[in-house]
Amino acid sequence: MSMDNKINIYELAKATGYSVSTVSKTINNTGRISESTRSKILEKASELNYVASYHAKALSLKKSWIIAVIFNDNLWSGFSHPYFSVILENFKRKVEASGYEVTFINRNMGNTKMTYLEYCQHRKVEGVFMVNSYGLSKQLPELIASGIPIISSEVGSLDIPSVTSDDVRGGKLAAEYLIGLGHKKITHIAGPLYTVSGQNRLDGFEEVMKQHNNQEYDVLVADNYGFEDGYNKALEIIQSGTLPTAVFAGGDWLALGAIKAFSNHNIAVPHDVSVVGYDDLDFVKFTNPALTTVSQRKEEIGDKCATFLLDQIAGKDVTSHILDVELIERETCKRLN
Amino acid sequence: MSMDNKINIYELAKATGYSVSTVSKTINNTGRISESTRSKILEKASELNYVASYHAKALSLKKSWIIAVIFNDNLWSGFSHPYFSVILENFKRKVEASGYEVTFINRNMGNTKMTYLEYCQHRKVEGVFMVNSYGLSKQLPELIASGIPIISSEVGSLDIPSVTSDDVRGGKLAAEYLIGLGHKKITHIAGPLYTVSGQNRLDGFEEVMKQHNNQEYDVLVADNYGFEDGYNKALEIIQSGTLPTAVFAGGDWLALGAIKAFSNHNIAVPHDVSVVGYDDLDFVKFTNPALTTVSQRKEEIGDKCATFLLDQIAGKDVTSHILDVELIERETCKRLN
DNA sequence: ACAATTAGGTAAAGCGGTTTCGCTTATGTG
DNA sequence: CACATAAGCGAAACCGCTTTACCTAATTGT
Repeated sequence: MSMDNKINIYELAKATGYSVSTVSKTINNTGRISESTRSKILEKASELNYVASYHAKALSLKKSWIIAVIFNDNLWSGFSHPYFSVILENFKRKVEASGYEVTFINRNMGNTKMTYLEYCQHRKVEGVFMVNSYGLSKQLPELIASGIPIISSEVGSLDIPSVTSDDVRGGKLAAEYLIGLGHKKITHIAGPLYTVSGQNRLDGFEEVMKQHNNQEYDVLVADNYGFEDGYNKALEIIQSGTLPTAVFAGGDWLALGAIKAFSNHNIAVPHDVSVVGYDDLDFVKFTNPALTTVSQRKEEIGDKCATFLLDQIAGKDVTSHILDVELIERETCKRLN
Repeated sequence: MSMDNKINIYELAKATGYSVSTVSKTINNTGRISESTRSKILEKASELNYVASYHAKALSLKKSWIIAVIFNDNLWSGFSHPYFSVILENFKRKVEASGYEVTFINRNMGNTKMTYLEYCQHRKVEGVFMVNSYGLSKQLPELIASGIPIISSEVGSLDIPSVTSDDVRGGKLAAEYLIGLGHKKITHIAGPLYTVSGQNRLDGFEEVMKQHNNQEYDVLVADNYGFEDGYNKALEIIQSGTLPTAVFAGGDWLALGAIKAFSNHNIAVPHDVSVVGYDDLDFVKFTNPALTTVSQRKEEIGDKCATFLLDQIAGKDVTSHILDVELIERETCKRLN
């Protein structure tokens, strides 16, 4: 019952009267074993609670069944990040169903400082999933060059397959929606432009704006995607003297922060100003007013990342995929015309 | 540069001219090695990009540096659960700083069905963290009996050390707060009573209610902690005909659901009915009105769980700890007297 | 009836480390 | 100067599993 009476394959072999190789073969269903010896061995194995050593197995097979995820350590809040955690969760489910295990790249394992690549070599990681990488460690190029199967759920400057949302389209969607409601003066609180998504959403937004003539618009670039960043940018808007009729925020937290700032200055949403967010975080349907926002297919992103990483491990070539987005109409926008 | 030119300790030994044992000793800073050979070996090691094999090391040392977490698979939303993910994140940070790695117990590893205990034996897990266990797998008693170091962030019927919140106190706090505001008719939407936390919050609530004479109160037990569950229970309240002046929900999602139901029936919070939640999920400060709720020290729970698990691994005895809670006053409650 | 397969099983090497123990030298002591 | 001690290093066993290559006995084909 306790963990110390651990039986290994030698003792199991002895107990059954067969050789170690025979035992190994029957346990793993490989090689030719007669049904009678097979059942004898299996029975003894379960009787003695035999469970194989992962480490010995991995050493011998040179296979780890491990997929490492790079989940940006310092930025944001790790697991509790409402966007990435959903992606990660779906990714995990999928790879676990295929017998893999996910671990987080830990550059301090066994109290030894390691680079990403070193960690992967150390652990014989079979593939890596870059969930969110902005912060872009200097160690990434080296890791990528190593040729290890890799996938990302974010677009970036690095040349690796990814599955991402169509952020340009998302920017357009928001812009068109607002214009459709009759808004003539719209300001975009963009996410930081060193993130490709921030830049793309901005691009989409501006493209639509420029297509319409007498359309006034403005762009403010936030320092980051946080609540405070949105709050601060809205403050700037308020202090500038003239309010837009609508603001499109490049992220839901930005939107929420902006709404709070408005509310603190007695500017009502959507009565005085409309706002649309981006991401459709799980809880924004519960805010009051419920947030109108651009929704990404988070679950599908996680799922497809898993599929394509598994494909790579199986030796297949994979390419990047871009998923469509959708505008979810809720309560933070008002029709003007 | 690529992963295949992996050097092992034998080749490193040959390259340096020293024996394998000497190399091993200098790499691990063990045994007596002269400064000159030491530096020669280290230099060669980094020149050849030597990185030790985790699997060989683990096999030889019988040490895995792995801590497994049981994160209830089926219930809720995994990583994206706004309460448990915070605990887990803080736990992870702490154990990683100590050189450990966290993995999620995966009963399908390498496509072999395993029990919790078998997984732990397979991987030679050094400790396990039960984040949320309600769903109470039949496999848990066996795991606990194995004597492996274990800690839980939830109270339960199982006899293992835990660090949890003082839920009874939380229930009292909410009750006293509402009474202090002059509420005479309060209904409690309790979390499911098969969870110890649900039961405890209810107990605290009732104790206070009974201490006050002309205090009317009611209890509804929700099926689960979800938004819909709160919504449904509020519906029951509404349909019962007589509204309480306040409701205390045993979880923030319950509270949010209830508020939505009220709102849908033109019952304004806090104007017509006050509500207080439980958990202080990260985002409830952003809902409108911002939710008054009982706050648990999530970060500290995760952190302490890590500390106490590490302690157990180091052979120390540990006991359970109960952390204090706090009522966070925001905008969903109204004074009546 | 005899060669040719096939079924069933085993010995041993290999995976990549760690560690005990013993063997030389170098150093310290009286 | 003889001798005890310590410093520095290496041989080999061990951790627990897989797999190749080979062997024997039974089965098959003709």
